[in-house]
Amino acid sequence: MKKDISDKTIGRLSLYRRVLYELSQKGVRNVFSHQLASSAGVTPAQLRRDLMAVSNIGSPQHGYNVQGLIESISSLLDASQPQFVGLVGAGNLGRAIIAYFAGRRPKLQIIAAFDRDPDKTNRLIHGCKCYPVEELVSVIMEKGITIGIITTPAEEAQAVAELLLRAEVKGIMNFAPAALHVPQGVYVENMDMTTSLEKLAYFARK
Amino acid sequence: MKKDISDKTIGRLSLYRRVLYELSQKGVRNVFSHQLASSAGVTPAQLRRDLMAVSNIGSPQHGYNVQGLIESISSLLDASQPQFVGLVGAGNLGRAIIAYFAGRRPKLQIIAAFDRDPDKTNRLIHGCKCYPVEELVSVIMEKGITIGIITTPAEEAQAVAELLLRAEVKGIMNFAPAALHVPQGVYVENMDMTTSLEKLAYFARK
DNA sequence: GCCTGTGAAGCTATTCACAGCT
DNA sequence: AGCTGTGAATAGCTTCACAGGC
Repeated sequence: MKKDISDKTIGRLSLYRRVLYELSQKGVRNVFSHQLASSAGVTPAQLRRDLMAVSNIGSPQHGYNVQGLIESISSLLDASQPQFVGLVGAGNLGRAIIAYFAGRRPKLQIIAAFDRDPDKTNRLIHGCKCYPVEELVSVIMEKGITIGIITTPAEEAQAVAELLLRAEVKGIMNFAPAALHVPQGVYVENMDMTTSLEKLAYFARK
Repeated sequence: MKKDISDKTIGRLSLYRRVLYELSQKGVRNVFSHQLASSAGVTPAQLRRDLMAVSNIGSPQHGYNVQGLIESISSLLDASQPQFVGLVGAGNLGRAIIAYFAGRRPKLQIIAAFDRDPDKTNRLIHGCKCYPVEELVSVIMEKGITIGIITTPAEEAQAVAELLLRAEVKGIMNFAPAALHVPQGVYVENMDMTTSLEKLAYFARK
């Protein structure tokens, strides 16, 4: 694609877009970098730097056009084809995440869940079918799923990741408190609540 | 306390400790930096650099003593007194998080939940009492809670954060897709699943 | 020989500061 | 005057590479 945009910049662009949606719904048509930056919790310089990645043109008089900027960011962030997501581990957390994303973005949907426990499989979870984990590779490949979410206990995370890799998943969101070993080219986003809470505890008393 | 340790280092120390616990349970007594680093998914140089913060002494022949290192990291990360956590927003995600942390660390427990919905309040959620949000400030102050977790919808997140600040909470883990505005000295850890998933989608097709 | 601890180098990310535009 | 876009400066983080120890 374009000239490499950093991880962090992509994350913030997603954030800016969300703020822009809110502004747009309030009827705001134009916004200055300092306003948008403050809503997003970043510095104006950071915002302008990030926007260089989407090279939308702001004007010194009116700032940025809200709708135009949403479209520019979207054309970078959104795929032309929908991207499908599979979730492994339909425990409390897994089910909550399915519910969280259910019916949000049509371009980015969790369309299959997997679990080892036969009590959980072959049922619908917030509209999403849960398959036995033995069918993981075949279901993921058939449905064209490219993103996996792991919400299993830590002990199983690496084994599940390997199944996902065998099914040629390209990105993994990992909620298990375990470091995943994956080959280059597969992107892993760790959502480690245990570590985050410990960090928080440390800085909260600092 | 000591001479400032960075955010990222603290997070990795928590990770190393977890890996060390596993090694310890397998009966491993000593470990070299390259082994521990590989289990944690970092480079050996990074690991050694991070360990400078706890200034434990490794020996060239035996590497690090597993138990000793766990203790050194713990004396940095753990408070002498238990630290209590309150969670606001007892929906699917909130309840899953309560379950996730239930009965893990005695020093770091979620001891109160809050919700606006009277159907959810005054009940136990995985052993944790749920109070009406009107009682938030008083309950948090009485119980000495210093860390808040926000699992409300985005629209309510800032208002909830302000209640938590009024109750003198020092750290907030924010699951709501909204940028929180807090005064200096309060530490916020954003766990923004929407942004993370969009990042993942971007890099998965890169 | 092979490890640790660490100064120094290299790299990435953020912020500054200002030219250019209206 | 006040904004954007961006080169240059700064700060922060990671990796290199090697001295020192057994």
